[in-house]
Amino acid sequence: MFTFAAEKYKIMFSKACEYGIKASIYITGQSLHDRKVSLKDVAKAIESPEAYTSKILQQLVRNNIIHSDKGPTGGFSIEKNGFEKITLSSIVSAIDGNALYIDCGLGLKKCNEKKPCPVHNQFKSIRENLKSMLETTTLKSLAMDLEKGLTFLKR
Amino acid sequence: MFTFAAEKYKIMFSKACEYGIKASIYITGQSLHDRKVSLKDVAKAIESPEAYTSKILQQLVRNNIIHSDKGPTGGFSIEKNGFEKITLSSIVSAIDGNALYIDCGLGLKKCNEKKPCPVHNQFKSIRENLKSMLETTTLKSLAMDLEKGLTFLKR
DNA sequence: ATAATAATGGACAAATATGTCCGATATTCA
DNA sequence: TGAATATCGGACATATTTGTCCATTATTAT
Ligand code: FES
Ligand code: FES
Repeated sequence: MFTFAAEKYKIMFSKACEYGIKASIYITGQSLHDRKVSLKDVAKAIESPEAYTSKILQQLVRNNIIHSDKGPTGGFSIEKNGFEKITLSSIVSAIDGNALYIDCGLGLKKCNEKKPCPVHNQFKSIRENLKSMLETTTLKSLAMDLEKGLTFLKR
Repeated sequence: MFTFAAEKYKIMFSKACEYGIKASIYITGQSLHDRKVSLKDVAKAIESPEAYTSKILQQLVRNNIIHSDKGPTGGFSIEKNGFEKITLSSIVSAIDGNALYIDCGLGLKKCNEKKPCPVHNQFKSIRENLKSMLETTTLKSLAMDLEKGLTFLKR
């Protein structure tokens, strides 16, 4: 029989983006203690495939979200003054792009007030909630909850 | 260079689900006037690939969301008394499954209050909004807006 | 200088989602 | 009964996303 995405379609974020978010939170937590972390550390902390994670971290580096140093003593880190500025939104845009902000929920060319798709109004409010949530949630706050043991990166 | 989903990752719904929603709205509109529609009609109305759309309609038939008749004078339709009962939620579950309702936003095994992922609390509220929107939006209301020319299935 | 270490970048491979083709099945009507 | 019509279902094809491999580059310490 023909099988659908059914029972497994990934909403919201791509897998790459999920890894990106988790990695960023982990790196932030370590950077709070001035510790650089290696790719291996990250992959272990978030239970992600190492090589794939490498690609994602590179992408975050290119977007100036995280910092990297080569060689022994090298690794990934986040500038102390970036913590409070970096939001989930930055990470999502860097990895999944901003389809979330501009695309139509039903796949029409772009979301368009003038010629709205059938679910436009319903979507608009959800999307705005999501957008503002992403824009106001900082890496620092997420990393601190994690350190307090309130949240978990793996399970 | 390695390229990411970036700039095109599809949030919320799979393409199949988008087609399913649009098709259902179109069929509802026609059923309001007691008109059955053929696969060809549907594909034209929502600008979707015909054969793929066929699979999606079959899936909706299997889930008792739409009705189909074979042979000449056949086609797809929706029972009149189903209009107000069928919500976006039924369609989404039929095609994309209910990952939306139970999965973790960061890909942990399942969303879990006891061991929440770092974005659990932020997600929970968004997800509840989305869920209730999907559960309260009926095909009938969407089809009626469409008929009034307030919304569009293609653009 | 050289060896060891860690990120980088390109090419490749596997998995999943999307899309196509075509014969089989059921129904209508002449 | 038989031809025409429309959905159904299986196999196949393509595209995208996810994941892997390995050689290169930069940095550190010996
Ligand atoms: S037009 Fe579809 S979401 Fe705005
Ligand atoms: S545990 Fe991740 S969303 Fe609930």
